[in-house]
Amino acid sequence: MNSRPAYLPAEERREVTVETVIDLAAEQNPADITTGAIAKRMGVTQGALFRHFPSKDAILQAVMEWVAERLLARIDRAISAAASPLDALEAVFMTHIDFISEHPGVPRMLFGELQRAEQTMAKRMAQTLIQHYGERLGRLVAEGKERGELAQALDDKAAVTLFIGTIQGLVMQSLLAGDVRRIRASAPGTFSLYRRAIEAAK
Amino acid sequence: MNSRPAYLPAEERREVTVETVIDLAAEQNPADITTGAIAKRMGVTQGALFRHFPSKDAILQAVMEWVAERLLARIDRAISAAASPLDALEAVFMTHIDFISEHPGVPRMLFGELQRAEQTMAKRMAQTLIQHYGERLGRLVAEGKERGELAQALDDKAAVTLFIGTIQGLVMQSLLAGDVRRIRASAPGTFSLYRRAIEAAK
DNA sequence: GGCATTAGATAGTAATCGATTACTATCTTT
DNA sequence: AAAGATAGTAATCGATTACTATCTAATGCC
Repeated sequence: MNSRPAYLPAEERREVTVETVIDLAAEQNPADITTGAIAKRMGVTQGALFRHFPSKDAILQAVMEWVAERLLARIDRAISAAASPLDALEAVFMTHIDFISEHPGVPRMLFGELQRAEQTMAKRMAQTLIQHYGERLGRLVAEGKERGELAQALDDKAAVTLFIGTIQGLVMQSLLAGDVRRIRASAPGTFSLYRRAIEAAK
Repeated sequence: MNSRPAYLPAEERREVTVETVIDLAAEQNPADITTGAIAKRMGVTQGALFRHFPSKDAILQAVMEWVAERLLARIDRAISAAASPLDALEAVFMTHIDFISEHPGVPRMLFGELQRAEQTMAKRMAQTLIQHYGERLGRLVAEGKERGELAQALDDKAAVTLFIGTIQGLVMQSLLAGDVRRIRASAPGTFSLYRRAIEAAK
């Protein structure tokens, strides 16, 4: 009769914690995810979390690290598998949408961190992630113009901003509908609009 | 020698409260704007707020009402002054950007309310605002297609989603740069990209 | 099989939040 | 000028928060 959960090695417990936070962020406002709520979902007491993390911000920091690693890795894979810059942009777009579909809490946490007033470590990591993401997009746009795939007059920065905004729009739509899975269905149509905006005239 | 502020009539005090919240939202995370912070900025004690509002949510509700009234009114004015649907879309876009420039806290509060888990009145009003906004955009897109200004194959919903996303992208960019005023400068370039996406082939 | 290590439980703390209360200052009306 | 109505203060409440000190028991190692 032991209701206590089996012990987990520290590294594994950290991993589970991060995934739990991302799960919770899909259901409630990331801003008011408490350490108590995280622990409860894990079947563990609240104080136990502080055996593995020195502070709440350290948890959020680990979440951002988790997101940055996985998202950028998948995006880089998509880019290198693509035949052309424009093809790569579409692959990145769909990869990102897939990632959001699997982890609906991620964009909410990212935006939530960016909203913060104080310069926490987690916020800094969120900024860095988006910066790296933007750099990759910028390179693809530049290459696309060199190859004549994209319009020569295209404003690189505007193209990157619009790319991110296009995804943001889909996220907001899913936030309004309360249905996250559906963005996968509307993603291709939305991207083809974006493509039309940046493509070279035929 | 009276350091106490002069009394304000109730209606005026409510108005000042709303504007104070919007001001604060431009500087800090809307999620952790406390009633104490609002009162402090107003030069009034925290308890005084509850003479005019029954709860904190009632304050946020008043803020959403304020936003909805002003934003939609300005947008309707922009639409009726436009010569064509495509012209109207551009006018709405720039009007919205102007509004955000004047009140940088607004998009943050809107997104913050949408993030909420509970169905507060303030959240419901935010949803209604965006819904009405989307309907106006949808009508413009439909008219634009009828008049041959926009591409016939255009997906109406995708066009609306991309419109909102385009603005969201600019907002996120300003959130990263920490410079809200600059979005006014980059707005025209970004909109011309959007226009390229929806315009009929020439 | 005994023992050090450590994950987790238990039971707190101090700070902060929204909200309420009793009281007071100001304004308005007649 | 008195009196009622309204606006605001100051203090405080209960709830919740992140975080911590101390105790218990499971785990791995020899």
